[in-house]
This record gives sequence, C-alpha cells and structure tokens, in this order.
Amino acid sequence: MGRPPCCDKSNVRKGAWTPEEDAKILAYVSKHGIGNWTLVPKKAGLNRCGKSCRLRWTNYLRPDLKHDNFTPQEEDLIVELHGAIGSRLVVGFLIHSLSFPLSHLCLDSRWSLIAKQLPGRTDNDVKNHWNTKLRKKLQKMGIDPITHKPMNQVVSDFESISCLTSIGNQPMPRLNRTANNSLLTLTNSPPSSLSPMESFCSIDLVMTPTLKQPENNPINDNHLLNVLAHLQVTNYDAPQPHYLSEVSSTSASLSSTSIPSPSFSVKAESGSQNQLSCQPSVVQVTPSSPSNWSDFLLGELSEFNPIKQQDGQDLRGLLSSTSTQFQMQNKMNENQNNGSIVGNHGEASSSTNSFIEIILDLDREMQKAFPEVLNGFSDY
DNA sequence: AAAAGGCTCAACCGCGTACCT
DNA sequence: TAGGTACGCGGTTGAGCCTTT
Repeated sequence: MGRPPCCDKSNVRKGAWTPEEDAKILAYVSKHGIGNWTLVPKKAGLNRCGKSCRLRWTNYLRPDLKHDNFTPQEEDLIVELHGAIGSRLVVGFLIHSLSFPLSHLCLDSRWSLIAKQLPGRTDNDVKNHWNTKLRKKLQKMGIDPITHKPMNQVVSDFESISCLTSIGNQPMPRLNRTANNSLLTLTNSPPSSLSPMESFCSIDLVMTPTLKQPENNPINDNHLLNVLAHLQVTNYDAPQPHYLSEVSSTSASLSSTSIPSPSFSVKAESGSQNQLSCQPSVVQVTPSSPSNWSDFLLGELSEFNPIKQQDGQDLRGLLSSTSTQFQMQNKMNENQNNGSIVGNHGEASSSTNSFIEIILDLDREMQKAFPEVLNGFSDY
C-alpha cells in the first residue's frame, strides 16, 4: 500500500554538489522543466535523493536567483517584514479564531513569506542572512530581534507581565538567559540572583502546555476564549518538566529536539477558504505589557491580510491604517477611559474580559456592516 | 607561519500537511 | 479508509573560509 519509495535512501550521495551534478540538473530541467522531483535523479542520471535535487535547484541553481550580497534596501525590508511577521502570529491567530472578520488569516511561513517580497532570494537565503547578520546587527543597536523593540522596553514589559501573571503562590515561569547569552532556560521561579536584564530572554514566549488545540477538531470559540483567558492571566499551569530544557539562543525559539514546537500555525486550506487547519502544539505568546495590547493588536490587524498575501502583493502596504484599526483603537481607548484595560498590575481579569469583549463587539459590528462578505468566515 | 576561534551558507533533518495508491 | 510517500517549511549542522592572536 502507498507509493513506492522515491530512492534508496541508504545508497544516495549526500553532501556538497559537484559542478557535474549541477550540470546534470540544469540540463534536465532546461529540457523537461520541473515536475516530479522523485523522477529527476533517475532521469538526470544522478545518485541523489529527489528531495536533495529539489533543494539544490530551488536554493542554488534556479536561474532567477541572485548570488550577490544583500543590498541595504533588501536588509531593511527583511527587518521590516520580520518585525511585522516574525513573532506575532499567535495573537493574530487568536483574533482570527474568535471570528474576527478582518483577520481570517493565511499565515504563510515566515521566511518564505519574506523571501517572496525579495525577488531572486530564497527563504534559505533570507533565513541565513537574518541569523548570521541582521539579528546581530539589531542586537548591537540595542533592539530585541524578536520583538523589534528596544531592549529596555522589552525588559520593562516582561517585568510588568511577570507581576500580572503570578497566580497565588504559582509564579509565572521565567525565561532566562545565561550570563554569556548562550542558552535560554525556562524556570518556574523567579531567579532572584539575576537582574532584569540578565533574566529576560527574548520574552516572546510564554509556554503554556495546557493550551493545546484538541487534535483534529475545528477551532472552537470556547476553546479560544479559554486560551485567551489563560494568556491573559488566569489558570496558568506550571510547565511540565520537559519545558525546563536548554534551548538554542540562535533563534530564540525553543529547540524542536527536546520540546514541542512553540509555534502555532494557522493556515486557510487551499480549496476551502472557511476551513482552518491547526497544528496542535504549544501556544506562542508575545507578552507585551497588557497596557500595550492595543498597540500590539493594532499591528496585527494591519499586518495580516491573507487575501493580499496570497496575491503576493507588497506586505508593507498592509502596515497602513485601516478603518477597523481605528475602531479597535477607539474601543481600546473607551475601555481604557473606563479603566477596564489593564494599566496597572493586578487588574488582569477585567482586562481579559475587555479584550475578548472588544474583539467580539467588533466582530459583531463588522458582521452587521458586511454580512455578505463575512458570513463565509463565521463557521469555524 | 600556524593554531585557534569565529563566521558563512549550502545542505541536511525532522515535522506537518497534502496527496497518492 | 488506511497506510504510505512527496512536498515545503523552519531549525540545525558542519565544511570551508576568514580573522585574530
């Protein structure tokens, strides 16, 4: 049953490609075009896995690729898009999952999305350039490469949310950076010996092992309300032991070898725009201080527009204001004036409710305003 | 001059989803 | 429908090159 294997994995060549092998692929592709990569090694006379051939072609041999250095303009764009896309997928997901109409997201993967905006560059190029150059450049400038905020603001944000998220005697786990910044750890008790600067890491993640989407179930509003409630403060469960793992700091994300992926990706499935596929895994949170939720959210609204992204249009255009953004701002302001948005530590519960209510209110308003457009997105 | 350490980037690995038999 | 691979992705690795001591 099933397909036959594409190649004898134990008997294929690995490692660097020779010019002769490159020439074979180029000759094959120029003659037959790209199609089924599993056939390419046999037909091109290569002792390689089809997957390896595909990678060589897409990352190196494609004639439209640039092989020169990244220009300052390209670097600026990568930083800009990384800031817009990079680490804020989850809140977009939450908004989306609460049926917020403008955010029926199609969250393409980060590097490929950025690479699409840079003609002649691959996702691998962009990823490598980010990891080796741009991330360090930002760090030298005192900017956190994950949140794209000044380091001191990230620290104060984290201090704020740390205060908020202690429940009874159960402190929020803390992400720590070792003295040489080489490792990140997640601990369940405040490391009193560390200064704020030492103890924060990329602050971007709060691991919440209880917040898994039920497998194979469509996203469900009740579940997501629970998620939001968890995120905002209540019922924070202690992390499981395996979360107390060392992780690489190179990407500030948790190592996939020892810990479940922290990403929570959401995609509109091709061919059925109303269906979401959800990879159940640990939720990734960007804990700006609660008082910054509105800023944070407004960013999300302008940044994630799946229709434009699918059309491959310039993502930077998405950063402009929208009427909904103003509505959100107004709603936030109203609630702030009413004292219901958390500005002070310890008002988390009302903040949670307000946050959810704001989203649902806006959702209802948008549904009223554009029923014919939005009805299709209310099913999940 | 050469040893050590750092850096770069092509290639690989593992995962989730799509698709095929 | 089940069981398998293909595909596409992000994360990681390691050989080769470069810089520093």
